Amino acid sequence: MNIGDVAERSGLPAKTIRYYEDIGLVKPLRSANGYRSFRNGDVHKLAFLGRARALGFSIEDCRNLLKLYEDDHRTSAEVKQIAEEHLGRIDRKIAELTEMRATLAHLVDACAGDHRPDCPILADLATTQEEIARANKSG
Amino acid sequence: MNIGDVAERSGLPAKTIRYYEDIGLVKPLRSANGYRSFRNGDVHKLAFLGRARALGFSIEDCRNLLKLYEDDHRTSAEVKQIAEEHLGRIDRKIAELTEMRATLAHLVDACAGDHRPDCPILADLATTQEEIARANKSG
DNA sequence: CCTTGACCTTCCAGTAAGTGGAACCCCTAT
DNA sequence: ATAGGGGTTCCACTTACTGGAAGGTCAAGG
Repeated sequence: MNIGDVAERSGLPAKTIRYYEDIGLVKPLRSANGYRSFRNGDVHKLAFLGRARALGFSIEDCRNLLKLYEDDHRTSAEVKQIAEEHLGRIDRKIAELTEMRATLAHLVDACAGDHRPDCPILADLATTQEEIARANKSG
Repeated sequence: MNIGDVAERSGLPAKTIRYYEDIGLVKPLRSANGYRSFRNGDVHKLAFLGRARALGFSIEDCRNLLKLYEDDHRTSAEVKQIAEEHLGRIDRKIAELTEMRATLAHLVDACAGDHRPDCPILADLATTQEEIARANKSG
């Protein structure tokens, strides 16, 4: 199968598939004319990668997951560990974003958004840590 | 003031400060010996940048916010628009991560995490869109 | 006077995961 | 013969830094 068909079936852009070959995630054969020739197993692998990437796994995680997937002697504990670590990273990221969101929403709420220059958003950004520390100490 | 002091006061690594000069966010003077010489205004600007970055604003957003900050004829509407767009991006990112998290948590939960090879996580990743479509059609 | 150590300088390379584009080859249909 | 729609390689660019090498500057101590 040529790369265009594989792209359609796997849902990945042809560019991405070439990139995945570059970094050794898939190893398609080559036809006489130099075109990549993908077997069903390659397409399956690429779909696997697409799904793992959609769940936010890093390429390195994907590489390891793929290795486990193809290893009959794997243990589910190994897979679960990768997934749990990733879950932890997601949770930390969500927490970080949620905190940003809260601060930002508060500031946006306080901003009139009119023609005047006064702006609590800029006022907050201009507040240095020193000033915050001073305010905390005195308040 | 030398870069080390500025780094300490602004909370930004010296490397980052040099990078910010590189991309034109700050323009410190130079001493006779070639060292960067920061004025109070530069330190203030860097603290502003650090705070904006901590809220997740992109460098380009920071550039624009800084411009508005220094523009007496700004309107708070301009600032608010940047902040609202950023808030939207944060919300979309949180939604994306939350969805990933739900799927992943479900899979992790279903995985025994023992010595056996059977693993619902891998099974899910190996599920192609075709198979999902087929399952949806038949189910 | 020399050295040591903590500063500072520039420049180059690498990170994650692709994406865009140029220049060029291949195959089929008209 | 040529037009189109594939495919190929290679290089550059993206974000926001970070690490490291090679070397200049300065104050203190022996």
